[in-house]
Amino acid sequence: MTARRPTILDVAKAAGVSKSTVSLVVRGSPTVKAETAKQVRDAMASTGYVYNRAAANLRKSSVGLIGLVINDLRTPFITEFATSVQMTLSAQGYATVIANSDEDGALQAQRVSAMIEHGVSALLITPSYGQEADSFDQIARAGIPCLQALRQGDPRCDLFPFASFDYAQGGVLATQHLIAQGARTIAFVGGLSHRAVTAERMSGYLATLSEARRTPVSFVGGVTRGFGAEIAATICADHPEIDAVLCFNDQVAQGMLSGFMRLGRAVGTDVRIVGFDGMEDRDQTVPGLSAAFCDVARFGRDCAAILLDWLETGEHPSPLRRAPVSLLARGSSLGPIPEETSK
Amino acid sequence: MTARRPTILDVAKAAGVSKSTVSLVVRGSPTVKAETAKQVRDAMASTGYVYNRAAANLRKSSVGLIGLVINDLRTPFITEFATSVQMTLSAQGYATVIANSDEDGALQAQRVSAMIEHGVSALLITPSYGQEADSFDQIARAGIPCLQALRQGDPRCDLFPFASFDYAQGGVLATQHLIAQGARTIAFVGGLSHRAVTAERMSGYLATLSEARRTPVSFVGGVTRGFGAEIAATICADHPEIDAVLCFNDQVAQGMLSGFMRLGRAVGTDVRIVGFDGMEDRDQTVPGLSAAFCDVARFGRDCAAILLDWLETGEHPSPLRRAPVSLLARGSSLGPIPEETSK
DNA sequence: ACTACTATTTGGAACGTTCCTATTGTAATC
DNA sequence: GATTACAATAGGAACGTTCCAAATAGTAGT
Repeated sequence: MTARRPTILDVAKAAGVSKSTVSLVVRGSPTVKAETAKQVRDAMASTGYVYNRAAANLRKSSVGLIGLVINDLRTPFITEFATSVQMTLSAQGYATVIANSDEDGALQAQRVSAMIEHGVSALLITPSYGQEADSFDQIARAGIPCLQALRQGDPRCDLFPFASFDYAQGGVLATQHLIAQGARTIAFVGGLSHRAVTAERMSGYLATLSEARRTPVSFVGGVTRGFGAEIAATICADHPEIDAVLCFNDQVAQGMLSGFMRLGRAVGTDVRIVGFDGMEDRDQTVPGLSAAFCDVARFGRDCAAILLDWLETGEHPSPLRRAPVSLLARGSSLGPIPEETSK
Repeated sequence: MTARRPTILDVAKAAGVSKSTVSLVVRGSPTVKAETAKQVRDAMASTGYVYNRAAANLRKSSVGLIGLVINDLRTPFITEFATSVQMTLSAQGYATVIANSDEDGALQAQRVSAMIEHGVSALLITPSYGQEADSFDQIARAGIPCLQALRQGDPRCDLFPFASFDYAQGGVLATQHLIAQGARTIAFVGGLSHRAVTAERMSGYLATLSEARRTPVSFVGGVTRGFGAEIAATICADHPEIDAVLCFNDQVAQGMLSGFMRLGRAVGTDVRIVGFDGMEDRDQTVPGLSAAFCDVARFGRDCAAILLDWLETGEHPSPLRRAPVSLLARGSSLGPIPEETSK
């Protein structure tokens, strides 16, 4: 327990070579003779040697470690993104270290510090809301590449480029779709009023309605299934004229779907619903949930690629990137509930 | 870009003090005079100093860093667990670093290596299936505390204690509940046959049925909503006698709920469903989903506490811990569908 | 046998901290 | 005014690696 961990020197002594040779073996250098390498490896095994990366990092400049700081570990959208990023980086030989800021600006700053101090080569961050300036100042000071994804915590795009989805376009597509399906009064439900994501998703909706000379109705204030169910009840009670809803996300949409069904309104015929994100198992609700689809797995790969390119070429990427959003039309917005037997 | 990062020596020179003093300031020592400390801090700011933890770790033994290696970042159950662990550790002043093995034994070994080499003080791991022996040998070699959670990858409980839920008890509770609700033929649906978790969850079901002299029926082979929906169809077509199902997890249960509804069987009356985990928004399906409830947030806190205790006292924790599973009864298993006017 | 290579191995000198043991400055005590 | 005690600061030696220049061993050509 208290016994000092063996070092490269102990291994060298056991193998009867110099520390330099052991170091070369550790790093898999081709210059060391196969026979010698084997002896060294045996000595490592018998001494119980553990590589000390801290010591190595003291000399080496780069570590091949990339930090991923996410705002919430419980949102499927975010974890799907994180998984995609991590797997892409892993495939390119970079290790990913993930930290969760849990929507807390102070915690985020702390985790960013820790990562920088541990010597990450680059950062990918989905900023939390709050006093996140600290985090970015720190990153700027450290001078490492950092890409903001999905949310923009710091507007200095010359330092921290921003990648997200083209949510406004998604809003347009979804609203156009609902209009094409014959909807007359279309509401926007969900989101939090002070957040950029909400504004973006809603803007496409507003623009499209305005163009079609329709009056918008919105119910903002929540992002959960519960909120969706609640607003479904409100709509049934007070706004019977609403015959279509574009939801802020899939959760709200599913809540509305359940809520409408509970209250006896037929989703797909009486009222049409389109969600946002397209993360949920769409086919497993009755009816299937339509959505403005954000291909987050692909987005994750793209973000990882942008960061790696930046890291390897040293060239600053373009300050803004918007991934396209497409429309997935399912039963919840397509006339009568389709019989699933057709496919 | 190429400019060398400033070190404490640069700061010391700028502040007109010695490196030792700067080091003390960095670590917040109370022995240094307030005035001096301020000068040093100013110097740090003006030089753009970044603390080099790798260098510090070379001297210090402990780092206050705890590694969390999880098998899947996309399972809500796991991410909820990770969040809980992380927040508990954070509250105790430990930083958590998370890595995703994505159910890949080799990747897990790699991430475990990386964490050990980075000097984590302890590890908490939800092992992936596959050749995970490497990982544990490595941990044993490093001689750091390691707790296995939710899954047991290595049976050496004298080295790696194991904490999980009492799934068998959950199976018993759920099955007893279904019997008490008047179910006659109860099926078990979901899970993968070669996994311990499936066996455990099913064992409580089997034992209870055996005691009640009923014949078990099980449909194993999947853990998703899709699988649940599929089996719901199978049951409607070929096993009309089945009037209750205990599902491997909530996803399967929700799939079955949708599936049964789609096929016109009234969930809660014609057929009763109980899920497992209790993670989903239970009240937001119609009807609400009953479940054998695993309080994963609490479990995460407990795991973190076990690990911290081990770390701080040096005393090996008990090799096995099973957290209790309780029953949450909702509409899906409770007679007529509540909140719905019987028509 | 000697030279000119090449392949392999080697011993210091970093790297940026922390720890330990001085050293200095200041105030209190004799 | 000298001594003591204490607070504050300073300087050198680690820590375990990598990097570099240099040494050695081995091989082929003359």
